[in-house]
Amino acid sequence: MSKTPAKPAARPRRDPPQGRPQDRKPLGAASPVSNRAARAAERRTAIVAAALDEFIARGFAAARLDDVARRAGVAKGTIYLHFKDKEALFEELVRTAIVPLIARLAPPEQPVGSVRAALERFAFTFIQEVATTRRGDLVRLIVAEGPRFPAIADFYYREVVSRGLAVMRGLIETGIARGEIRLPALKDYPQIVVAPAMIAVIWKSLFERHAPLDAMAMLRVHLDLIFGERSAS
Amino acid sequence: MSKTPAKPAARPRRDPPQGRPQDRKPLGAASPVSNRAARAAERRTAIVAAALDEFIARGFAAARLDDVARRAGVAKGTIYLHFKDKEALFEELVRTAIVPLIARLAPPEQPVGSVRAALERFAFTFIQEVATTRRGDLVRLIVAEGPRFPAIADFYYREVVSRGLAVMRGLIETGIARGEIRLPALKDYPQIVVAPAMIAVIWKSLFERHAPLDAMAMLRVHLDLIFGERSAS
DNA sequence: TGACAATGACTGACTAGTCAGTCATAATTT
DNA sequence: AAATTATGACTGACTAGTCAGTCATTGTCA
Repeated sequence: MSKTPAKPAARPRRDPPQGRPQDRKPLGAASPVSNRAARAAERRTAIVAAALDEFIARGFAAARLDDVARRAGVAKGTIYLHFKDKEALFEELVRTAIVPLIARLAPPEQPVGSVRAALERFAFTFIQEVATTRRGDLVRLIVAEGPRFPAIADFYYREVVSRGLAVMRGLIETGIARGEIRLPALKDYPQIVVAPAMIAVIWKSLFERHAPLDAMAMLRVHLDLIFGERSAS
Repeated sequence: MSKTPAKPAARPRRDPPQGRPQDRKPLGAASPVSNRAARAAERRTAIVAAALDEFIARGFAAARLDDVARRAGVAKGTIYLHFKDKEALFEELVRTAIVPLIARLAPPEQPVGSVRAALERFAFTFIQEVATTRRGDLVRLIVAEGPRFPAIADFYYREVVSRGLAVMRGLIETGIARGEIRLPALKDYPQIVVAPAMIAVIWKSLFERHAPLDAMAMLRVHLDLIFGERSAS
């Protein structure tokens, strides 16, 4: 429709000419990386990163694999060397992106200082690493597409939600045992402790424009609610 | 692929034969309704209802207008007599579906009994009318598609979020003035009061299968948190 | 070490299918 | 009969997924 008839003739190779990845360089653009497997892994990573952006921006159905490929500086066919189909890419993507989230979400079960301090630290980390970043959009993406991808909802529940809530419940129990937390019933609904943090994530991506939200301040007030009036700054 | 070659020949008309609207009857299937405008309005309503189901089930991009038409017991062209395009249908749909939500969300600013009782009633209504119903899925749909449809996010913020939060803030202030609520800072973040209810909505549609949630019990514990230990049953 | 062969990662034009939106035709109402 | 409203076959734009072909890299042998 535009280029050569059907014969690729002399197709230029490697980075320099090529399709120019104007959107995102294929990661180790500078590193030489002679090893083949390493290059392949690099491309895979680039594809996943590009797909994350596209899926977040457009949602699963509307995301175009052509765009993912362009963004990753890769031909469309390459995507299919690494992933069975669009759906597999999506699921893998969520898995990949969530792993680092898990690490963040698992603070020491037995806090060093007060439980309140531990939760405050947790809240701070959460705001910094999730609510403010693209990871937050990922959470929204899961909420959005979850019902259509049970596998993803399952995975997310198993790996993030149930674990996170278990840790939270542990912290609450410690808080109750130490007399920091008044309401024993709270341990039955750790969701209550996490709820405002989730709201912050959603708020950021939907309403920040209309009414900016000081998430950390909100979470502090919420902690005041749980632990009683102010304690540390 | 199944019917007549390409010539409509003798195309049967009206309800009886037709595509049989097995999914959803066009509303007043029995009522005579001679008036034309009324019939049109009825169809419009049927289209909106069908579209709500489809958009909730598949999301905006993946929803097919053919399916919407079939579900509404209407030909595809008819949709275009009422809506400019798919997007207009979607936006109108959200508007239409949200109006009744607003009514629900506006309890008396000055509660008759205690503020706690008012909030408990509110929570109960919310669980009954939103978290448990398709309206809850609508909320999820808005969260999902909001970023791609600023007009919808705007509308939702204006009509539901800001109003709802204003009412909530009013209640909180009353609670503070009456000494029911200890923490004055709570009035700055009415989101905190609503957060668990939102979580309940999301939980229901994502994780109910894995771990059923007694939303009302959770909201009661949350109220205990706000008002201090138990008060009324 | 240098030449040559084998490999398989990568490419992108192409196919097959989908679906939003159109419009000539038909039904219904006035 | 004219005007209005509804229909659904059709079109054209678009995209997931394929595959024959290319060539940088790796392995092998003299």
